[in-house]
Amino acid sequence: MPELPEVETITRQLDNVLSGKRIERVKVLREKSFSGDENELTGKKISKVWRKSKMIVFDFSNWDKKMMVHLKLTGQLVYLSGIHRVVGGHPTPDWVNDLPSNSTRVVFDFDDGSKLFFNDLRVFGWIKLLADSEWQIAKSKLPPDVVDREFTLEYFSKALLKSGRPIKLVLLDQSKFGGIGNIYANDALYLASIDPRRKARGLSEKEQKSLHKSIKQVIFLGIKYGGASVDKYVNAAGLGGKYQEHFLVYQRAGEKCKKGHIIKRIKIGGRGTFYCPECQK
DNA sequence: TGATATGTTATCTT
DNA sequence: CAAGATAACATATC
Repeated sequence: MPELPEVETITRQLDNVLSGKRIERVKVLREKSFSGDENELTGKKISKVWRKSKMIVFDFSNWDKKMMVHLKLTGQLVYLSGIHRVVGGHPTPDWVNDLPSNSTRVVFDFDDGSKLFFNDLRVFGWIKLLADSEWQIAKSKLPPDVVDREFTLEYFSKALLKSGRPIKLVLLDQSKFGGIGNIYANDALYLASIDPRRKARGLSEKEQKSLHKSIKQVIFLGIKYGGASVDKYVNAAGLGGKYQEHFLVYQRAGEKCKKGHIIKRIKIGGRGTFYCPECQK
């Protein structure tokens, strides 16, 4: 379940290996995973790979379109050049197995023989081609990411005041600010000692400040940590190991929190939510 | 077999 | 119109 830190990490790695590379051809194995005409990409040279929210954006030399990738729940990107691999996104055995696999949806061939695989087990993710003008319009409507400079405490507080929904749902609302997924929403609330069911509007100024800081903290830690799982020669033993090591509460129901209390699992808005009833009030 | 899980958005309700 | 609630997508796993 790639979130902003994983997307940021794979984006950096891909920018390193793909910038300047020319696409020889694109094979779409699953119609739903690609919108636009993939043949337009033939011969185009990638100039930059970057991230906005949880989207990965590809810029090209002398071409006004952008290619956008969203990994959603189970998307992953695997770049293969000989035995060298750059992997990112949802961790599955495809990180180390031969490709294409049966979850491979799109394959990019580059002129130097290297390849990029877009795998996506559940097909929620997508790749699309957008004209630069369309992208500019779409981008102007997007809220700031939680790692952007515009995501200030003032901006955050204002957004919270508008909603009477549980704070956790507001954190996950991508139309308010981009980039917080379930893992980091749960962990940020734990760090800030706030019960996920609290009404967003009901947080004190002190709590708003603490939560704002906690969000940045967990995302930053995630980015730092996500860097460890890619761009190296991977083997089966290395797969998945570090992915869950430092979750504070996420997916740890029944286990002890940092202070020794039992972490509980509940549902908020139909989604799994983890918190410590002792530490979070 | 059927419930569950999952991020995001489209689409209803209120 | 806005905020909130809910369905929808696909599929593996329990």
